[in-house]
Parts: sequence; C-alpha cells; structure tokens
Amino acid sequence: MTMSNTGGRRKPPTIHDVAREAGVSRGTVSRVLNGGHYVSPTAAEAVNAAIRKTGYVVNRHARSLITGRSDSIGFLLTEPQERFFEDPNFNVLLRGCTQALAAHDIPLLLMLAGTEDERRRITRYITAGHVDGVLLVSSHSGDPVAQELCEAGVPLVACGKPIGLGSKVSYVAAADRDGARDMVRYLLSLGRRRIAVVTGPLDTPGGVERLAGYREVLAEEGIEYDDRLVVSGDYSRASGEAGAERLLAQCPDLDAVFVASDLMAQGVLTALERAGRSVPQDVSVGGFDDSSAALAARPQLTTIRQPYDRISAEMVRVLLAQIGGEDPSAVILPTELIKRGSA
Amino acid sequence: MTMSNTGGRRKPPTIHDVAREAGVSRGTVSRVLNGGHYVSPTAAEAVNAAIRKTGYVVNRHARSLITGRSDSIGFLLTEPQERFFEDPNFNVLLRGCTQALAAHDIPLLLMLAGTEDERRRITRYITAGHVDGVLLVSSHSGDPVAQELCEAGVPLVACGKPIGLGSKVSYVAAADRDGARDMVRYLLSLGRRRIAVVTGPLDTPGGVERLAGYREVLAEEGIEYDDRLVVSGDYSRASGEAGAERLLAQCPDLDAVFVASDLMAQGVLTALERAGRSVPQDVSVGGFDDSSAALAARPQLTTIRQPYDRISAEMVRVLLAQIGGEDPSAVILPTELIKRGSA
DNA sequence: TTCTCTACTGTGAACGCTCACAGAAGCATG
DNA sequence: CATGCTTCTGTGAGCGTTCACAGTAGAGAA
Repeated sequence: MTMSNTGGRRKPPTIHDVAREAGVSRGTVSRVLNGGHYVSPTAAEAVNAAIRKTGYVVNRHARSLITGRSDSIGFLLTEPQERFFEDPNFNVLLRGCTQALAAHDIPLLLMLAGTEDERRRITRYITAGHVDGVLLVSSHSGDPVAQELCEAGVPLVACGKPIGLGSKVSYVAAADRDGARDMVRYLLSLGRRRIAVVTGPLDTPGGVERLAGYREVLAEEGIEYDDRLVVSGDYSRASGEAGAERLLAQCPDLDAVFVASDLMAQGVLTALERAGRSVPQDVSVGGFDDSSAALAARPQLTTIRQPYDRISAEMVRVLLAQIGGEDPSAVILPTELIKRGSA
Repeated sequence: MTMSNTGGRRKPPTIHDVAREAGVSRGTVSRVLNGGHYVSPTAAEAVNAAIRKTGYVVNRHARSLITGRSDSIGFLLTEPQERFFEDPNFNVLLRGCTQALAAHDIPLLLMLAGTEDERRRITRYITAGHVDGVLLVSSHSGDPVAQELCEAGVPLVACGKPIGLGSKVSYVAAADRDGARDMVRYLLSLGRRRIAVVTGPLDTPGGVERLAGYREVLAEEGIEYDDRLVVSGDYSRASGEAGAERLLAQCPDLDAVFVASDLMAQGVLTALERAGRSVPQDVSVGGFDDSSAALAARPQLTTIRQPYDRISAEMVRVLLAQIGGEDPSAVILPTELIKRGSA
C-alpha cells in the first residue's frame, strides 16, 4: 500500500557481503562472530576488518530463527499499575536490569500486565518463545501469569520470594527479616518502647518477613506484643497515612513507628505532623527500602537499605545462568541500616 | 555444551501445522493471519479453529526476516540517568507508551544511553534495523544519538520539541508557554507582584518556553522584569532547593515562586520552610507537570498539568504513522491549571 | 459453447543466519 | 609411505515466515 521507510534506509550488509569482502566463506564469518574457535588468526583479522569496513551488524531475526533463542529478556510487572507510578524502587530495579542486560548485549522488553487481557496476551507472547526468560516483579501471591510461565518451563527470576510457585523458581531478595530486626533493635536502642509497625501486604513474603523480624526482636527483649500497635498497608503513601491515623487512634502512647516501606513512611510522617507529633522528638520513624522517597521525606528517613543495584544485577545473572541450563537458585542479599533524621 | 531449557519447553506449532490441521495451505493461513483478504469464509473459519486448537502463535523472527520490519519499537532515554530515577514523569510516559504499543501488539524495548559506550551500542542496534522506530526522551540540545538516527532515516518521535534536529523530526509536546502564562496570571490574580521563577535548563525548549511565558505576562501587565528574580535549575529536587536559596538571598521580598517542574518545587518548598516562610500565606508556589511529586509535596502543589497520558498516546500514534510512510508531524497538547494548596 | 473476469488457493523462492558435515592441509607417528 | 590427529575452511540444508506468481473454479457475458 504505502511506501515504507520514507527516510530512505538502505539495505544493511549481510554476512555474505562480509564474507566476500574478507575473502572467506559465510561459515568462517559466522565462527568469528560466535566465539571465534577454530578460526585462524589471519582469517579472523580479515573478517574483523571487513566487518568494520562494511559496518555489518548481525541480523538477530535470522539468527533467532535458527537458534531458537530470541536473545532478549522480558521485564514483567504484574503489580497494579499505580504502584509502578508511585514507587521509586521500580525505577531503580528497571534501570539496573536494563544495564546489566546491556552488558550482555541483550535487549529488555518491558511488559505491563495490568488487565486480564494484557495478562493473556503477554503470557502467549512469552510462552511462544519470543523472550528467552523473564524478570518478574510481582510479590503478590498466586500470580496466575507467573504460575503459567513456570509450568511452561520459561526461565524465570522473581524479585522477592514468590509465594505458591513451589521451590523450583529462582528469586533474588533482600534479607527482609534481618533488616527489620536491625531497625527494631535500633529503635529500642533509642529508648523507644511503644514501637508500632505499619506492615506491607501480608500476602507477600516481604510483608510477612518484616513483621516477623519485628516480633522476634520484641520477644527476645521481653516486650509484650500488642496487636493494636500493628496495622498493615499496601506499600502506597496513602496507606501509610491511613495506617498511622489508625495507630494514633488505637495507641496514642506510641513512641516509634517502624514502617515497611519508605513511601508508606512518607504518609506516616504526614499523619504524625497533622497530629502534632514531632519527628524524631516525640516519635521515631523508621522506613524500609532506602528509595528516593527516603531523601524526599521531611525529615529524611532513617531506613533499611535494600541493595537494589545488586538485586538487579543478581537477577540478571541468575536468569542468564538458568537460560544456560543451570538449576534455579535463590539469592538473599544483606540489608543495611541507614541513619538519618527521622529516628 | 550444556543442555538448554531445563524446564522442557516443547517446539511450538508452526504455520505448517496449522495448515495441515485446517486442511489448507500455508499461504491461506498466512492470509488469514495478515488481514484476511481474498480468503473464503469457510477457509478462514477452519484456519481460526486450527489456530485455537494448536495454540499457534506466529514466529515473529521468521516474519521479520522476510518483511524487514521488526514489529518492535525502542524507547530511548538519553537523559542523565539520575533524572530517570527521580522524575516521576518518566514513569508515566514509559507506561503510557508501553500500553499504547501493546494495543498494537508491538513490544517496547527499553534503551538507556547513559555512557558513551552505550550510546554507540544503541545507535548501531537501532540503525541496523532491529527496531522500526524510536520514541525519544531527550530534551537536551545537540543530542548526538538523535542526530545520527535522524540522518540514518530512522522513524523518530521526540517527547518535547528537540533542538537542532531540523524541522523534519516529529515531536509531541505540551503547550509550555501557554501553561507558564496561565500560572503566572493565576499568581498575579492572587495579588502577588514579586514573582520569582526557577526555570528548567535553558538549553531545552521546555525551559526556554516556560520562562518566555513568564516574561510575556509580566510585560503585558506592565511589571518590570527583574533578573534577580530568575534562577535556573535542572529539573532535580536538589536544584530547586538551591535555586530557592539563591532567590531568597537575592530578593527577600519575593511573594511567589513559579517553578518549572514539580520536583524542583518540592525543593523550593523545603528551602522556604527552612527560611521560615509559610506557604501559601507568605509565599505562593506554583509548579509544573502535575506529576506525583505534586501530590507528595506538603502543601500539595498548585501546578500546570501536562497531559502525559495523551502525550504518550500521541507519540505512539505519530510514530506508527511515520513508520507507515507518512510525513513527520508536530503535535502540541494543551495544559491545564490545577489548583491545590501551595498557591 | 467459449471467453473473460473475479474470488480464491497452492507452491516455490527467498529472507540471513547457524549448524552439521565433509573435506583439505599440516604435522607427527607407526 | 600410509595413517591418524588436529586445525581450519567451505557448502548445503533448513529455521518459519511472506510474497509473487501461477493456477483453479465458478459466474456472467458474448
């Protein structure tokens, strides 16, 4: 119908052109391209020179057609979309994964599975083999997409321990429980005794583990667990604000709040300010993540740093290993207490 | 060496399998797949049934090999990477583009060109024809990547008017000048007369235009332009904070600040708070973007809304049209004044 | 009837690459 | 001299599609 490529792109050189230019055969060029074993130094040099001269770039479609690999990776987000907007962690993760893959010359396909339709479309796309593996961000339990991909045998690495996918799925996570323990111990060291907590969603391992760390430390220190001091949120700023208001109503005597994410902690700060409690004088507030929200908050948040740069790098490493035939594995990375103004 | 695909993925059905199942030829199946012209209802029905039965999904690599199209689009970010972290606008844009493309069943490849190496790698990748077109986010002038892509005739749509790429490149932008005018007029309507401004980078059209809008309105109202009331930032929160401090030092009598981005406005609020100025009583603050930062700020920001959802949708529309052979075009979308607590 | 036109269908070739195989050359060993 | 081994190279086949072309069947017109 219409003339394509108005700009006038010319036909790119093929492996054949390079072969002719270098005075060798296609096979030799291909060998130079992939590994370079069993090829003489002279031939290799000639081929490389020809590649430079012609400006040859391999046609990945042709390669994929025969190898069966796509040499690309999907970054799949099955969280509700609002979180993607709001949560600075996703940015960091996405960037880290993109860069780690770039080092292997592997493009990243961004896939957002918000609606049911999108879910189906993406599942088909992936199981059809259009990506070699999937980096999954979805902490919610019983994710049907993840389930299907697992069953279809698609290499998969989750960010955070997935629930209900059996033990055969790889994941990379921060040491949530340890991090929570560090924070609660720190709050105790400040002399706080009525420490409230705003948990993450309790159908996610992150949410569960951080609460578990809190309870462990309390038990170890002989402090009674008071469930009026515990409310749960969904990692959003709004849920932090609402949670803090519930806490203030239930336990006006609280002197610290451990919040399971920095974004929620922002909301907590807002609620405390409105209630006339000053931070950190009246109430100490501890966050979790060390996302950019921690620096944006007023006062800046004392928080538990999740090493997102390392997490993304590990996710990519584990996924590529798995695509290469290795068994699934789990990686837990240590967290770090970062002290700032809020506690 | 190693056995690939431990999970045991089976070979997916091909067009041949579908043809056999439906009792027709490859050609007919292909015709049903692409448009469906010149194919009898009976055959079409049989083919569709066979597709459903076999679970057939087209092999895009094989298709691309022959059509020359890749049926994928690159989302290219050449901004310094920190902005990508911090700025909530990117998220919205990225999400919007991904979804708009998903509606056309076109995957989005995320490309971050931070370092010089990455720039080269990505340029080669794109000019080699591995994507059909590029959605470009890079407002900085003289972007070498954009330049090269343009010259190579790669279909390209920029977010915001690009500088120095000639008039033959498509772009989608908000009406920056109008938006700035609306905000300044609104601040005047509040009785403010000493209106300071924190501009964006002045090597970007956005930065220039928003400042121009400010000056226009001042001139129209017969208010003298005072360049001590003008400082420029780089859209980051930190630069907003620093800018406000300079302004307060230079012009302690300022009674309003028009800030060229919400993120910078957050920094401005911080600096004003530290200086003991209350917002909006002592000083009115107006932002720009209506990003999530506007809601996160305290008080919430009165701002100029950029319709990012429409911008991303238009970017995709224009790009696809251009790939289809149409000429480059520019789209300017209207902004909207959103009143909240800060002014 | 015969011819033409339209609506539809099948077939071979090609896209650019990798892979398996065959073969050539060089060198050491029997 | 034959044999085997290692290192290197070229060649044909095939990956799963689309595209151009040829061909068939049926309807309508001459």
